[in-house]
Amino acid sequence: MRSPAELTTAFRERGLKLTPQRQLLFRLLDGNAVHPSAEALYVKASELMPGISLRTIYHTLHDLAAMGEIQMVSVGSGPARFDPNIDDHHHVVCVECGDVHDVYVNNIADLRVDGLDGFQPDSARLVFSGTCQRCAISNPPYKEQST
Amino acid sequence: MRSPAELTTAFRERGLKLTPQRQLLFRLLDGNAVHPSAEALYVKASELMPGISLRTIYHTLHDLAAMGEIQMVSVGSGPARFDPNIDDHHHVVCVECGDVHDVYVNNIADLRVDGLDGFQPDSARLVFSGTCQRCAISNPPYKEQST
DNA sequence: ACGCTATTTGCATGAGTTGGTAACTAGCAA
DNA sequence: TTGCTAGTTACCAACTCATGCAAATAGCGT
Repeated sequence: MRSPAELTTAFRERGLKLTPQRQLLFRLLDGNAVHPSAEALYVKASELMPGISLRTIYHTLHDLAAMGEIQMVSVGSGPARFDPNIDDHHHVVCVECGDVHDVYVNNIADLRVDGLDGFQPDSARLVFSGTCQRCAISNPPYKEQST
Repeated sequence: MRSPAELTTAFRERGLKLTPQRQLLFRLLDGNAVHPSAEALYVKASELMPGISLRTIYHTLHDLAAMGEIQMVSVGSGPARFDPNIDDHHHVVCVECGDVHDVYVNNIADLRVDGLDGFQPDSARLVFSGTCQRCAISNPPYKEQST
């Protein structure tokens, strides 16, 4: 995603207005690496701008996605997550806490894919599941839990 | 997934009963490579057993998944798909018609993954998007559509 | 055949998201 | 500053996909 300042210009060029609500969303998403859901952004936004509506959050996220500024990420279950990182990257999801991190895989093209049967793939989504460092520490796999 | 006959035994061993509804589901899933949704299975099942409830479909699919006989597949949008193929494999989705095919990728372990940041991945789901052969023929990419 | 218990089913509910309308607000160009 | 127009909000409805609940039903071991 471009910077809030650049988005200001980009929105105006598209004939879209620069409302405080949108500017707030720009700021909340700028450099945000936690892959928030619409609801999570709504909670954050409400703290800073009481009265902002969830409808507006969805609307602005949709606009940003349509402009290619953010990416909608489905991680299998739960609400959609939004990612301002639009680099060619993939995701790893913590099975304990549900956190999503960006990962970079540079040799996907080297994969040997069998069974395509005439299928022409043109993109790939790769989602790793595992345990994040924090959860690995608080839930050591080979140690009994202290209840 | 094991054969319907073997599932009969497996269910009984678990103290689960062998109802006609479940047997029907076994048959509908046996060798099924189209990755049906619960709803799609419900439609098929209703033709053969009018009155069967969608609730039962969900319940049985859940049981089969819990026993490791089938796999639930999320393809990003739309309902979950169910796959009786429990080999280590991945999927390719047609962006035109939504069909899902199984593909086999044998060198996933060779992927170079950056940015893990302490994350310990233990599995990977890979979903390719592209165009299936049928849709490629009916919608040729470099040819104008006849409206 | 009996009876315990799993199962089925309809109905209701839930999460997540989108849609419609209407009234009020506010950006921004002239 | 004015005015056109887009945006926000509230309220509500709808929608998809999935699950919880309770009463009725039916396996299946005995």
